[in-house]
Amino acid sequence: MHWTGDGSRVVVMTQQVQGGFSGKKTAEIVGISYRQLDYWARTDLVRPSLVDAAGSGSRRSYSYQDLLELKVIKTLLDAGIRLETVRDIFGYLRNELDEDVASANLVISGTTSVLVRSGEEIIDLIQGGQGVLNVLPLAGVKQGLDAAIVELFPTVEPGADAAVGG
Amino acid sequence: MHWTGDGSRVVVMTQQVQGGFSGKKTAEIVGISYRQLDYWARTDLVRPSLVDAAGSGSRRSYSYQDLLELKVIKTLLDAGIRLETVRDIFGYLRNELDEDVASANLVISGTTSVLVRSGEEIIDLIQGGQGVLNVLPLAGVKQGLDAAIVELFPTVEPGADAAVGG
DNA sequence: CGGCGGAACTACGTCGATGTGGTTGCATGC
DNA sequence: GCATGCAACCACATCGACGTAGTTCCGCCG
Repeated sequence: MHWTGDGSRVVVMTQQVQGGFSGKKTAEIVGISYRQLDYWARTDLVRPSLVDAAGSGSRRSYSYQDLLELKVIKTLLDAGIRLETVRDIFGYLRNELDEDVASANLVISGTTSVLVRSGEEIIDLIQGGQGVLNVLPLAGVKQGLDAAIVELFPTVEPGADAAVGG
Repeated sequence: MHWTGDGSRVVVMTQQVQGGFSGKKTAEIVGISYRQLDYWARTDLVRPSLVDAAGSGSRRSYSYQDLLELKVIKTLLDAGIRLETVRDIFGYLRNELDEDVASANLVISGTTSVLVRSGEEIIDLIQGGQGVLNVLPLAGVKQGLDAAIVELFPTVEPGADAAVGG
């Protein structure tokens, strides 16, 4: 737990090292407005998986996985994809995002999405599908996220292994 | 030109064979609402290249190229891409769409877009770019468009060579 | 030449995705 | 334990992309 010995320093650490990012920091790191983050939480797109809001005055707490998901969403929005489509995609995808996302590509065709590794698979999909394929290399997303974390809040390690036992 | 001998039949042909599609038919073929077509014309996304509107009561006339462009746009919208992004893309792309579009892929990265043929080129783009790539095989778009034309209005040949001399 | 049909035009409403501004309410500093 | 700050909450306002309804006008037909 947290000892009362050190006081303030310990509190700061427990907030960040636990993997908990406040709403404001989350928005800052991901590169979206707080209003967007708030709206997305209320409309069930991305809820903070550590601590959800419980009325006025409470504080949301986002995990590193949440940040990754949010950054993917922001990247899709920057690519000009509608939020409604993003909602459909993540409804289907949320389960599989926990995997080792390091070197996979997120491929979206219409409302269905897949995780693909080899480039040749992607070519097959392009030949076969008659709609639009959206391809997003997740490695770049993770890199950008980690870079933003260490730049804005150097005190917290970006990886999931930052959750440390005392 | 058109002989008065046959009457109504001839008039119908002169409207369609010239390559001119009315607003209503265009919307029907492309699969969008007339209101969308109208809105897009007013806001300068796709204007009818044969005859533009000239006040109330006039008639727009769209070319086959226009239909192709509209169908590409509709496909992008169906893929969940925002109209604003489509606007940016076509601002840059309009010149190059006249080419033989049969077996090319439209690749969009952010706000810039390219026409690509080989699949390997696409893989290179995926490896290099750190954003989202939107890939659209134009052959399928043209196929779907032609199919819709012959299904809805069998009297007119879909290709650009349908413009026939007497 | 006067009615008629269809398509362009206009006005207004709507809906999603926020921005702005103000209010409430924990949680801590003092 | 009270003031204070920050963050969640709420009530609007906005803006793009249309939908709906009604009006205007051109072209044809009798």
